[in-house]
Amino acid sequence: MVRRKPSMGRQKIEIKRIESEEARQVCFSKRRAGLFKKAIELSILCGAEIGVIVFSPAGKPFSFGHPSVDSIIDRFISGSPSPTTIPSANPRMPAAREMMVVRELNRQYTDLAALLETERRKKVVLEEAVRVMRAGKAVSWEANIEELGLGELEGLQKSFERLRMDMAMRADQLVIEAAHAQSSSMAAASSAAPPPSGVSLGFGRELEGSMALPPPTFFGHGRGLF
Amino acid sequence: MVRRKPSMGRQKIEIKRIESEEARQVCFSKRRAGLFKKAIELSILCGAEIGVIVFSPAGKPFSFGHPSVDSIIDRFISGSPSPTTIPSANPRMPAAREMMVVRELNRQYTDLAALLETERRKKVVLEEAVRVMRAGKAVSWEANIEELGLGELEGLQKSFERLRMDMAMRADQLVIEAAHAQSSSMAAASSAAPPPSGVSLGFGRELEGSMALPPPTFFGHGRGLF
DNA sequence: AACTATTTATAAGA
DNA sequence: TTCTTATAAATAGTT
Repeated sequence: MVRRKPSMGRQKIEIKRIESEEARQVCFSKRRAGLFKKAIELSILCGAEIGVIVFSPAGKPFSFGHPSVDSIIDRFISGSPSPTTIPSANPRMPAAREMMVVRELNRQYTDLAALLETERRKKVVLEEAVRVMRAGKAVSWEANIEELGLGELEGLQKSFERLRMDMAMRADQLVIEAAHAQSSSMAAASSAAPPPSGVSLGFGRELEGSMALPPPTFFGHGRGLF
Repeated sequence: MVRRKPSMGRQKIEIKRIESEEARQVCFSKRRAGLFKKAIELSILCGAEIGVIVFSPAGKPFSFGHPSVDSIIDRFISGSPSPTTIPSANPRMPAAREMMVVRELNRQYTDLAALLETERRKKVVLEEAVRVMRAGKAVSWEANIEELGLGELEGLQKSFERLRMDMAMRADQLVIEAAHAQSSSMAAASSAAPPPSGVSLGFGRELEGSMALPPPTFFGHGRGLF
């Protein structure tokens, strides 16, 4: 019985623009996640301050920052020689007050969205716990270990892992993309947390997609509000 | 000739601050290079605009940007100079746009808050279910899941890992295996010889030099907007 | 800085 | 988008 490879596995690729629009999008999602994860690990492992900003080919902004993107940008700008005043920036400057209001609202929104995501994750964990407990008709976990399916246990564990990552990420300013008109996706992440102490985290890959946020709308110049 | 392992190879590490100053520095250098490489690949493969700023634990700044860090920062903090404009708003009337943004944010905030409430309510039901099923109090479940702190969650997760291993070991009665089968089969001889003759693009360490910023100076003009 | 043994990240495919 | 699988890459611990 010749079991044929069910997959050709990862193939080597040349580092050049991916022509296929679809493939490019898929690759972008995966690598963006990978990049953020690496950034997070670096900041934790080495205590480095990092800021990463990515604009998808479609123009959606994604960012990650520890302690926060803003602080990183501030530090970078104030430390960089900038001969001319922001040249390519806005010719006009909207009332500072308005900007602050927008910013504040955006922050609240972001915090709420993050909270929601965490709550949802917790719910998933609870659901699985119920399922597992029923399966084992258990009263005591330890006494019924053998009756639990390996797969079930793993699933439960996986949920815990996600929850943990989620919580860990709240310690930073991880994050996401701004809203957009055509697509219905919008996501947000955490805001700075009181105890930015040593956290070990991974990366929540579905942070954005899994969030069936409120009705998609534009808030047009979504980017840059964080 | 039986070549004995000259190295224990890469070891798995926990993602937490590296205590050894030296090890931390080495790790920083390696991972910083890796992070920049990933960023470069992402920008090329997907045509994404990316900006990465890293401050070493010693405070030295490193950055990478495509097209440039400055342009990325600009784009990020100034909103969207992109073609995406609110169709229903007259771009010539900034004030109107700002107002719409505010209104939209308010609406989304409200929606989100409502959603959060709903989710919480559902969760409460699940919690109750768990509580009931747990008739004869089990291990650490008494703690309300949502009350768990990061540390506790981690401990819980470890328990699961141990639990899982126990199960795997007493496989006598259980049909195990499908779980993970990735660690054993990798003897596959590498196809031909992927000459380590360098990266396809040549992005590597040599970039390092150009990525490092010149000695920090300052100009504190903040970001002008916020 | 080099060198491996491993751990990770992913390209493909479903 | 998510999950799986096989393989390419990144990198921890050594020298």
